[in-house]
Parts: sequence; structure tokens; C-alpha cells
Amino acid sequence: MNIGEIAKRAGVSRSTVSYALSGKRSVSEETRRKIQQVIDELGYRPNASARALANGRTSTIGLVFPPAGAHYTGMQLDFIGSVVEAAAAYDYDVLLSPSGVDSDRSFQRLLAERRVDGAILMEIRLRDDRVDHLVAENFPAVCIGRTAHPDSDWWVGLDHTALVEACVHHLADLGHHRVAFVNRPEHLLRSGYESAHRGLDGFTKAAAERGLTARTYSCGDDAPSGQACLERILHDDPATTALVTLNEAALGGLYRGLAVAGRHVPRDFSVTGVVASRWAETVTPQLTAADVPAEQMGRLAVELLVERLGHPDTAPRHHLLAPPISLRASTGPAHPRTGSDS
Amino acid sequence: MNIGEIAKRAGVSRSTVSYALSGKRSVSEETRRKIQQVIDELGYRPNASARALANGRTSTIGLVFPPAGAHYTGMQLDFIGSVVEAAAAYDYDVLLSPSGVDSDRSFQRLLAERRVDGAILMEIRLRDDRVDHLVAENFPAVCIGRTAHPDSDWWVGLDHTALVEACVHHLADLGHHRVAFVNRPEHLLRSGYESAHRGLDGFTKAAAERGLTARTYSCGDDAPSGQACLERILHDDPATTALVTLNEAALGGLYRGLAVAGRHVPRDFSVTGVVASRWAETVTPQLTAADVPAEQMGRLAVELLVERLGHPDTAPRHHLLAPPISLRASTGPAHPRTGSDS
DNA sequence: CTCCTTCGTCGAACCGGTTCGAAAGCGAGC
DNA sequence: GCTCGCTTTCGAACCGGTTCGACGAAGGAG
Repeated sequence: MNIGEIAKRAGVSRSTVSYALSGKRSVSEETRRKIQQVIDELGYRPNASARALANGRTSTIGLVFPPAGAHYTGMQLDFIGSVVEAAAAYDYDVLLSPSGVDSDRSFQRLLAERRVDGAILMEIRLRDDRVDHLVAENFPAVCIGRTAHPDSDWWVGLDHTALVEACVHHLADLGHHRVAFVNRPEHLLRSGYESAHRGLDGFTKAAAERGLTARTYSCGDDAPSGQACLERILHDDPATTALVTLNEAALGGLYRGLAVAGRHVPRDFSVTGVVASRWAETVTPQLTAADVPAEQMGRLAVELLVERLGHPDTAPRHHLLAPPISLRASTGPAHPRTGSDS
Repeated sequence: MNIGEIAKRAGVSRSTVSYALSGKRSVSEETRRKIQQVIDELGYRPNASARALANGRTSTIGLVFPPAGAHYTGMQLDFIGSVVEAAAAYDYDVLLSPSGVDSDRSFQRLLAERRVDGAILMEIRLRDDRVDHLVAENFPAVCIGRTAHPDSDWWVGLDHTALVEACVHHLADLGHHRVAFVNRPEHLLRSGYESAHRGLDGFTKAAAERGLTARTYSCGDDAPSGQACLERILHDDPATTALVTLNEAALGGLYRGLAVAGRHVPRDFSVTGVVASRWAETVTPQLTAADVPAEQMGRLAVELLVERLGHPDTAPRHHLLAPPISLRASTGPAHPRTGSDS
């Protein structure tokens, strides 16, 4: 059931079938109908590998996936979903590439073996080998996140600095003086993980500006770590009345820690941070947070990539997003704890 | 940088390079070294499309993704991650196919255009066109979930009936008499969604066996729907003291509804169900639940598929998993509400 | 009636691999 | 010395598309 078979049954040459399908040269109405009829009868679809070999385009984009074995967060899932959906709208398939332990191997696979026309990278680091590599080869790629030298790349990113600053200002406006920052795990910070660094910067800066007493913590990406982290916070400074977090996966644990410590949210303690709205709404009380527009970011990344694929030598473009804080139910005015603890 | 270039620089023919690489015929140690040296110098990797065209294998498996635009649950994310990881171990890439609105188009794309060697399907329905289609074509596929005629398919599934039964027995053992079942959304039930149906069956059967007063509800896949559903439950029968749920995404809303209604978990109300452990641990109190072994299921699915690809005409194989209930903190003995409500 | 376009179609080459049959080189056996 | 068999290498065909140059027929202009 290849193009030769169709040609034979339609009584024309292979090239005529190809042109009838692609429309790159005119074909008489009559033969076009005949060919279409044969194709419909046999349910023919052109072989993707052969097509890719011949015209050099695979109609596939690679999505470089967070390290395998890690704790995926809801945000990442939303990215993946929206990327797949947006790509389908442009007739692209999405190939997942685990950037796991031997990330090089699967990465090489994508690029050097020409499995994809372009790539979207998640989980960017400030200094990122993968990005350097792609830029050096001028390979069409778009990052979800920014490196330290963002002008030479294509990316769509979140202004974590501004978002965390906004969270701190929100808390300061409510009268909080002693606040904590719950960051992603230590090893991500050390490896230069973008959002962790920029978020931390924003926190430190805004806390200084507002004259707050601030402490920062790293916390594992899971609920038990969140609970432990909260215990540490209250142990280090029992007078803490609010926290800001980037750590979506630890959120449930932070809440549990507060409940265990007898701190009511938002009466005794305010919580805010940067979390996708869909997940901010699953906790009780619902989280006042900067809404990560994961769906939009995935879509924008695909749009940028498609544009770049269409116009290979355009100057880099980017989108820096700074979604507003959605006021929900997890923050309130500070009530300094008086007397002994409950 | 193709095989011809390598051949030229190594002073041999293209076929010799090919054999040196594949090892399908012997090549003298000397020429093999020479070829390898040239390859290392130039960083050559064979073109995937050409290879796929020539030998008929793409080294890619398709993962048929839940409908686009739906609310993804954490479980699904875990599946995807584990499938990608397991596939990488067998040197397969994973191509995502959204089975969205015009699922046929992208589905056809995968199969008819030969983009993948095999496929893994998620979100199975009891009567599933996609599965029928694949079985009819004898296309190598493995389902995560069972259809109504499971003997002719390859699948790895969860015994939702048994799991929900176990949940009901657990509640009955604790002395609960009036229990509710929170299912997936109505439209999924209507479309024959497997876990929703089997779970419901298990609930109904076990509740009858134990002589419980039981009500069943459909609930949207998000927190607000969960909260609304819980209100409905307490409105319909304020004496309800426990619920079983399959609806992971609504769980946060159910908890919130209980908090709003002043029912303490687990003192006044027990909650249990079927939820991946990683997510069961993020809520407070942690959910006593049958742990969905998403990671294991993804891995098993890949293993079955690889096996099927290796031995095309083996009889169908499957794995039916029935993980145990993990006792956490969300269930307790029934204390019939006495007097007026709080 | 010829000359020049335009339209529709065909054959051949090409994309970059794999694979098969055959041939060349070489030592062993008779 | 000749044949046989083994190892190593080569050339050609093939996978299933796309694309380019050319060619015949039809139509219009002169």
C-alpha cells in the first residue's frame, strides 16, 4: 500500500500521485479524482519515514522532559498537555525525550539522528549545557524558562523575581514582619535551577526593601519534606507568621505542618507563592498565589517554535510573563502571637 | 555527514560501514577501527528516518494520551513519566498522540503513516473503538486498562472492582453504615469509562453484601466539583459517615467540603478510595487508600509491548494488579452523629 | 500553417540508510 | 598446481516518498 501501488491502480505515474497529494504542481481535475478514489478505497496514507527522508522534515518536535525519577509536579503535566495540544494544531507530533541520567544519549538521539525538526526544553538552568549546545548548533529550540544569557535564546518564561516580590509585598501590606521562603530542593539550587534562583533573589530583595525579618529554606519536592520544612521554620523562629513558596509539591505538607502546629490558615499564618491555579484551588483554604499560566506557556512555546521553523534566521524572540496574584483564602492580616503558644 | 561520507573518508564502501555499525556481518578489526575513528571525529549518527525506511522499524512507540483539554490527574502524569523512562531503557522513544476531539486524525497518523512500531493506550473504555480497530489490524498495542472483552487484548490493568470492594469492607469493618461513592464525571461513565464502571460495580456489590445504605455520585474532575459533591452528599443524607472515591482530582474539594460542613476527618467522617500514593500523602489527613502503582503499570506496559514487538504472534498477555490498601489517617471507627448538627 | 506557450504527465535521480549476491584474496588439503 | 572454503569487501537493489527536467498535446498569436 505504497505510492507506487496507488499510481498503478490509478493508471498514472508515482510523481503524479505525489503532486496530486501535495498540490505542488497542477494535476487535471479528472486524474485527481481518480487518484483520490483509489486512495479512499485502499485507505492509503504516505509513509512518514519515507516522507521525512525525502524532504528533510519529520513533522515532529521534541519535548525535553524533566529528569526521570524526579517528582513531577502538576505544572509540568499541564505544560506537556498544552504543548501536545498546540503542536497538534500545527500538525506536529511530540516526541518525549527524558533528560535523565545519561541525558546526553537521548539528547543526541533527538538531534544527531534527526528525529525532530525542533525542540522545546523544560526545566532550564541558569547555565545550561543543553541550551549552549543547541545555540552553538543553531538548532531550532525554544526554552520554557530563561538561562542567564537570555538574549540569544528563544524562550517563554515566568518572571519569578517579580512574582515572588509581589508575594512578599502582599504579605508586607498585610502587616507581616517575619516571613519565610520555601524554595525547591537544595540540589536544584546548586545545579542552577532558574526559578529557584530568581525566586530567591526576588524574595531577598523585596524582604530587604520592606524591612522584613526573612529566612529562606530549601525543601524536597514532596509532602513529607514540606511538613518537615514547616517544623523547621517554626522551630527556628516561632514568631514567623507567613511564608512564600515556589514548591508546589511540598504545599500539602506545609499545610499539614501548620495544622499539626495548631496554626490556622489564614488567621494565624498566611501562605502564598507561585502555583498553577488548578492546583492552588485543591488545597484548603485555597491558596492566594501568582497563577502559573502553564497552558498558555506551552502554547506560546509551540507558537514560537513553529515560527522559528518557518523562518530559520529570524532574531530570537521571547515572552516574559508576569501573571497577577489571585487573591484566594490563604492570606490575611498579621496577628502577632501574644502570650504562650496554643 | 551521512554514511557515504564516512565510507569515503575511511576508504571503504557504504555497506562496510553499515556492517561495522550493525555487526550483522563480520568486519576485520582493522577496518572497524578505522571506521570508528572517522565516526568519532565527525560525530556521525545515522539518520533515523532513513534507517526506519530501510528496515521498517521506527524505534518509537506511541502513547495515546488522554483527551486534550481534560483535567489531567496526577496518576496520568506518573504513567507518562514511567512509560518514557521504561521505553528509554529498551531504546525506544515515545511519541505522544492526543486522542482529543478528532482523535481519529492523530490516531490514523500514528498507525497508517507508520510513525510508531507499537502503541500504549491510556484511558480505556469498556467498549473502545480504538482498541477494536487495533485488534482488527493486529497492530502491536498494550492497553493501560481493560475493555469488556479483555481476553483478546494485551493490557495491564487495575482490579477496580476488587479495590473498591476492599475500601467498602474496610469502612464496614469500622462500623460505617451510611456510605457514599464519589465517581468520575457523568460523561465519562456514559462513554463507558472502565474504572468508573468497574469501581461502581464493586461499590454496589460490596455495599449490598454488607447491608450498607449506599448512595453513588458522579463528580467533575476538579476541586470545586468535589466540594459541591460533598455538599450534595450531606444534603441528601446528613447521616452519611464515610465515602469512597475514585476521583483523585476532586479529593481536595471533598476534604474542603467536609471542613466547611464541620465534619472532622477521620473523627466524624471517613474518606478512602483509589489514589496514587504520592497524591494520597499530600492531603491532610493523609488518605487511607488503595495505592495505584502508576510507575509499575507504565513499566509493565512497556515490557509487554516490547515483548509483543519481539514475538509478533504470541498469545495476548496481561497483568491484573490489585494493590493493597495503605492505612493512613483518613478513616476511623464510625461515631453515629447524635443530637443536632454542629 | 507554423511557432511559441502553457498545461499535464512521465521518468529518473535523490534522500540515507540496509541487505543480498558475488567477487577477491588467501591458506589448507589433495 | 588446482580446487575448495572461509573471510572480508564491494556494488547494486531496495525501502517509499519528493522533486526536477523534459516531453507531448492543446491552444493562441502571427
